[in-house]
Amino acid sequence: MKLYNTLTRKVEDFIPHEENKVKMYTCGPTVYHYAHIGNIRNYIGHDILYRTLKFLGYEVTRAMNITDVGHLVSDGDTGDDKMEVARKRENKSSMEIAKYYTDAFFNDYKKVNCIMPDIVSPATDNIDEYIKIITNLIDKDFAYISGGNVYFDTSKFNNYYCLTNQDSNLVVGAREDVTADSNKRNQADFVLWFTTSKFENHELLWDSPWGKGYPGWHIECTGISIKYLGEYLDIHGGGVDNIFPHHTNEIAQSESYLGHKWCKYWFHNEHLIDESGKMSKSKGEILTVSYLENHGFNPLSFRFMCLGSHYRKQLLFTNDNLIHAEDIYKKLLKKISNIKEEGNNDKNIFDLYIEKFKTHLENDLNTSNALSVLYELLKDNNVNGTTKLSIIKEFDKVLALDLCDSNTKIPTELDDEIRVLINKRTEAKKNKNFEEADRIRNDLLEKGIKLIDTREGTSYEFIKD
RNA sequence: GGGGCUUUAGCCAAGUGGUAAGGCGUGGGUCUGCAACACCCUGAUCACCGGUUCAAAUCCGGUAGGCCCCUCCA
Repeated sequence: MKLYNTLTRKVEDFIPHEENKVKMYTCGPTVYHYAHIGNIRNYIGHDILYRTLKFLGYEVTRAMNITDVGHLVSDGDTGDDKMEVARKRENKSSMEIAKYYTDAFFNDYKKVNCIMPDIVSPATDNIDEYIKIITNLIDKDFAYISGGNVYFDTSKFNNYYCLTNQDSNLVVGAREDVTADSNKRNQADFVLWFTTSKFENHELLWDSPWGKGYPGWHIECTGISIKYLGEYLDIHGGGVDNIFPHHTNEIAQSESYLGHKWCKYWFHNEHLIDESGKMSKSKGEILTVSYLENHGFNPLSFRFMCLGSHYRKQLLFTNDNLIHAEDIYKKLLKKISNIKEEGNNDKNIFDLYIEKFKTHLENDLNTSNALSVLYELLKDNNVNGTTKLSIIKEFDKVLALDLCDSNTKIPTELDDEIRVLINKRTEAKKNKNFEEADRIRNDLLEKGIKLIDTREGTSYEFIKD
C-alpha cells in the first residue's frame, strides 16, 4: 500500500512497525460545539484509511481522543479554554457540555457510516499519564517552569520544524490576534501544564507537582496515544490545520519523552471549503450532518460526495454540489437494486474486480478511481447478477455507502395489495382504458409507490422522503 | 514578510513523461398509449507564457486565479 506521508512530503510504501499490525491514531474533536461537515470529512478520510487497511488484511488498532479540556480559544497560549466558554454560554457544567457534544459528534459520525475507533478516550481521563510525561520532560530538561506554567523548550528538540519546512520562521504577530507570552524562553515554546495562577475560574482542575491546574492541548494526544497504542505509532492523522502547531508539538514532546522516533506516517486530510473559504467552528455558523439530514438529504450522499474526490484535495461544498452528489448517488443505488440474483458466483471475475479495486485504494486511497471500477462492473455484460452483487458487497466494506441495502423489504400483505392494482392497471391498458391506468398509477404514486414498466412487465419501488 | 497546496469539458473528477478514465448533465436515438426506468450514441490541443525531451496535462522556470498554514481549528 502506498500512502502520502506529510513528514517526507512523498507517497511512500506503507510498512508498519510490527508486521501486519497497524497502530493508528486519529485526532478527535474538541467537544465545545457541534462538529460541522468539514470536520466530518476528515473522519470519513480516516474511516476509508481504516477500512482499507482492514480490507488489505492488516490487524488495525485505532485510538481517538476527545478534547474536553485544555484547548484554548485563541491568542496562542492565552485566552479562555474552549470548554469554559461553552460552559458560560450554555450555563452548564464542563462535563455536561462535553457529554452533550460528544454524543452529538458520534451521532453524526455514525450517520455517515464511520466505524467507531477501537479506543475512544476523553482527555480528562488520562491526567496521570500527562503528569508522568511532563515530569519526565522536566527531569530531562526538555521542559521548564515559568510564570506558574510548564513549557516545552523547543530549542532543545532537534529538528522541531520537521513537519512543516518552516525553517524557524515563526513570526509572532503574523496573525493579528496572536500576542507574545513573556514567560517563554523561545517564541515557539508551548504550554504542557497550566496552573491556577492564570485562570482563576477554570472549572476542571487537577493536582499536580506544579500546582493545581490542567493540561495543555498537545499533551493529551501524546498521552493517550502512548498509553493505548504503545511507543511506536504507525499512522497519526488529522486535518491539515493540525500540522502546525499541534502535530509538530506532539512529535517534539513524544520523541523527547520516549527517546526514539515515535510515529512513522503522518496522514492529513485537506479541508472542505465553502465559497468563503475554510469551514470553521469558530466562524459561527455550523453546518452539521444532522442539519443536512433534517433538510431532506441522505447523510450518505455527503459521504459519496467525499469519496468522489481525493482526501488530499480541497473539496468545495455548496448546496448545488450536494444536490448533484445526491442525484448521482441515488441513481447508483437504483442501478444496483435493479441487478437480479442469477447465475453462479464466478470466482475468477470476482477476484479480478477485487484486485482492480484494491489497486486504486492502495494508491494513496484513490477512492474516485475505486468508484470508477464499480461503474465498470455495472456496465460489464459478461458478469452475471450474482457475481456482481457479491463483488459490490465486497466493495462496500470499504466504501460503506449501503450499496446493497436499497432493496426495501416489502411486507407480503402490502405486496399482494399492490400486485392486485398492477394487474388491474395492466388489464386497463390492454383495453386501452388509459384514464383508468393512469389513475391507478397516480394513486400509488401518492402513497409513495412508483410503478416501473419494463419489457418483462410492471414492477414497483418505494420512493423515500 | 515566510512556508505549502491547487487550476483538466456545463458540473464533479482520474491521470505521477508516450499521445486525455469515469460519473452527472445536455443533445440525439431505441423502447413506450403517454411518462418514468433502462440501454445505445454524443463532448477537451489539460489557466497562460517559456524551457528540458524524440515525446509534456505530467518535469523545470515565470505569470495569473483560488485556497491553507505561520500558536483557535478537522
